Amino acid sequence: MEDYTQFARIFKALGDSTRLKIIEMLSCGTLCACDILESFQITQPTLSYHMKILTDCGLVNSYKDGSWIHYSNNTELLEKLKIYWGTITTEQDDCICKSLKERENE
Amino acid sequence: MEDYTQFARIFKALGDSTRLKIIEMLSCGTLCACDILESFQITQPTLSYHMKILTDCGLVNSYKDGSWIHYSNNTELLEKLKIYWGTITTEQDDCICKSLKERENE
DNA sequence: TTTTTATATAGACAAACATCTATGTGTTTA
DNA sequence: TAAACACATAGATGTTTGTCTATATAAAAA
Repeated sequence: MEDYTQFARIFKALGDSTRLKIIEMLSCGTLCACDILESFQITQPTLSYHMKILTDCGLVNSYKDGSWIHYSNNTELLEKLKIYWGTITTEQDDCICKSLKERENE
Repeated sequence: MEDYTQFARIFKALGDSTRLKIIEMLSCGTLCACDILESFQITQPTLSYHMKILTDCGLVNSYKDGSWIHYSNNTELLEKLKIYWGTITTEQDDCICKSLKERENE
């Protein structure tokens, strides 16, 4: 499973307090960029930059409605991430470092 | 709840494929730095740098045993993160953007 | 005690990041 | 059609990041 890069990219996207707050806000439902912008002390291009990062990694979906863009969390990916998180936070039998452990017993 | 910064810091720590892989490896149990190092194509100081980031944000615990340092995941924090993840991936009644939604209905 | 082993720290450096201002694009409203 | 609005893009800039080499520290082994 070579998903390191993909998941690392997602975590990196979440590793900025502005973007994390946006994900929290979107957990309540769809919002347009202008609504999100009001909650922050950043300029419109900066928000645009953050939204691009969030949509590019798949965390956030968007659809255009006239000149508005509506953003919402990609619940499917969030669920996938929850499952992944479960696998890396629980001891696994077929874990990556099994070989290391076996070597210890030699 | 002003945990944005703390959680963002944790996600940032996970937002690097090397560190994410380390967390995966540690999900199998305790490992020392030298064992971890063997799985990567990085130098020892670079690993030391990554381990510092992981321990500083609380994701990883360490204890010294002679000249070895043993690392393990901080399961308590991982669990806390799982709970936090649940709250931001589920629609909440008392969510941050409630005021925004109310304004929509005016 | 000298050498080796395990890890940390300092300093350098290129690449990536977060932010801004200025401007472009497309849509809606007057 | 002209003006206003919503958002994106370009370019600049200071900061942070991930990596390295060289060196320090501290413990273990010879």
